[in-house]
Order: sequence, then structure tokens, then C-alpha cells
Amino acid sequence: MTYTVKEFADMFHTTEHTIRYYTDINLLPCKRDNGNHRVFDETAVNWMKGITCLKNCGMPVKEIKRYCDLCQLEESAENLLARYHIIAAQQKEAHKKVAEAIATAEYMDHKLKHYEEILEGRIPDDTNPANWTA
Amino acid sequence: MTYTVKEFADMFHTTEHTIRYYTDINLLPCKRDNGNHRVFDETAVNWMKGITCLKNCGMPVKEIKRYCDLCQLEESAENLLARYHIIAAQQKEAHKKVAEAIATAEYMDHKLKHYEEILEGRIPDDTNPANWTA
DNA sequence: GTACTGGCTTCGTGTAACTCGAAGTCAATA
DNA sequence: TATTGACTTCGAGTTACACGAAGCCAGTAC
Repeated sequence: MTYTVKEFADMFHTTEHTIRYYTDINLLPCKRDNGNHRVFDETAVNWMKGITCLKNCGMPVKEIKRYCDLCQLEESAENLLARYHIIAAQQKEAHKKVAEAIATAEYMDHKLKHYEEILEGRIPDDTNPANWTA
Repeated sequence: MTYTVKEFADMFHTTEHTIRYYTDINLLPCKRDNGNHRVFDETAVNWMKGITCLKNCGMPVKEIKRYCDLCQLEESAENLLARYHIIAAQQKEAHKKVAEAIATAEYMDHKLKHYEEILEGRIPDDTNPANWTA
């Protein structure tokens, strides 16, 4: 199974521009067909899954690239440890993001309820955020 | 209680640069002391809490500003509804982010465990992401 | 008094990660 | 043959800061 730029972009809820950008900086591997069009296979899908997760951890693209480059170098103890430390750090970040996301969602739930109460006329409109409940 | 730029930035785990930027674009209210230094009070803290949450929802700064501007306009039914729709949309986004964050954290947990097994010598090092378990 | 330090100020440029649009190629259909 | 549509490259634009230079000003050190 192979995919075009558009199919691949849709699969990861991103844009063709971004996918081209990733292939241009050699972050994402892609072959070309006889018409010079980018072709993505399952290997590219797996790379992209990893890249997406690292990006969600808040890792800059340059560092993701550094990690991917390490993955493609010859294996060695130092290399393995370096990759392990990167992943361990990002795993921590991932959990921080979960906590942050939950806190944000709770705030938004609260705020939405507040608006619904105003709309139901149960409390007056209060635009002053100094009175927003944290 | 009032805060300096640095204290305020620390409180929200951001930088002085960012706080100055926000005040410069009139997103965040601040007074000045007699030395022309920015001074932040509890009102600013509450604004910043809201701004931070909306940012975490993925809302661009320009739209956050538009929302904040609405909050400071004279009250009206349309204004209220406009604000309600913005918050409702962002609340949805917030919950999407939670799901995404959890999925990312699970992937990272899995990946970290994989590395630990390699380090324990139970499975061989496998740098090829085509073999990464999704 | 003056020198120095620390923390702020403005202003202008730099950076990351896209984002967009123009202009061209190429295969397939009308 | 022409046009359509999906791709291509390339260069400029955008967002949201990040950084550094240069200046101001209050407080202490001598």
C-alpha cells in the first residue's frame, strides 16, 4: 500500500505543505514515482507516527530530526543510550501535557457552564475577567 | 498584591519577553509604576489565566485578543452569544487535546518500555521505525 | 559626587515551523 | 489540441515569540 502527498497528509490531519516540508528537510522518507511525485509507504507511516508523537510532546523539529538521524546510524551502546534518554525525557513531557490538557479542559467546562447559566438568565452577564473563577 | 514582569512571567511558566509582547499588543492589561515599569495585579492574573487556557486550546493570539476585546465591550445579547460560541468551540478543542495528549502519552510509555527491554538485553536493539509498534 | 550594578525600558532584527501563492510539469480526459 | 487536475519547485509571508543592543533609573560602594 502506498499513498500520495494528499492521502498521507489527510491520514495525519495535517497539510500537504507540511508533509512536503518534512520530506524536504529529510525528516520523513519518501520515494518518487516516474512522474517525480512523492510516494509514501508503510515505513513512512510508521516514521510519521513517531514524529507526530514527539511533536505532541513539544519537541522542536530539529531535535526530532536529530533523534531520527540517531535511529538510522549504526547501532552502538552510546547511540542506544542517547535515544533512550531522549525518549525518557519526552515521555515525562507527554504526561505533563496530559495534566495540563485536563486542567485546561476543566477550566473550559467551568467557563462554558458559567455562560450557560448567564444565557438561562440565572446570573447576570459578567464580562470582567477579574471576576472569572479560576 | 502586585507583581513585576519577572514575577508574573514565573507565575505562568513563561518568559518576560512573552509577557511584554502580550502587554504591547494590549492583550494583557498592565499599569506602570513611577519608574515606567510594568506592574501586574490580581485582575491581570485572572486575565492571564483565561488567556493561557485559550492558548492551550490552540486558539491563535489574534482570536484570543478578539475574545478579550468582546469581554470589554458594552454588554449586549449578540456580544454575549458571540462569546458563548467562542467558548463552546474552544471547550470542544480542549477535550480533543486531552484525548490526543493521552494517546501520545500511551505511545511514549510503550516506546520507553521498549527501550528498557532493549537495555535489559531481553530484545535486540531495533532502530528501524518501520518496526515500531504503533 | 561618581562609579557601578541590577533590573527594567524600547526598538529592531532573527527564528521556527509552517503557510501561501506563483509558475511550471505531466498524464489523462473532452 | 486543449483543458483539467494533481502534482512539482521556489521564494516570500506569517505567527508568536526570542534575542540583543542601547538607554534609563534607583540603590549601594567608595
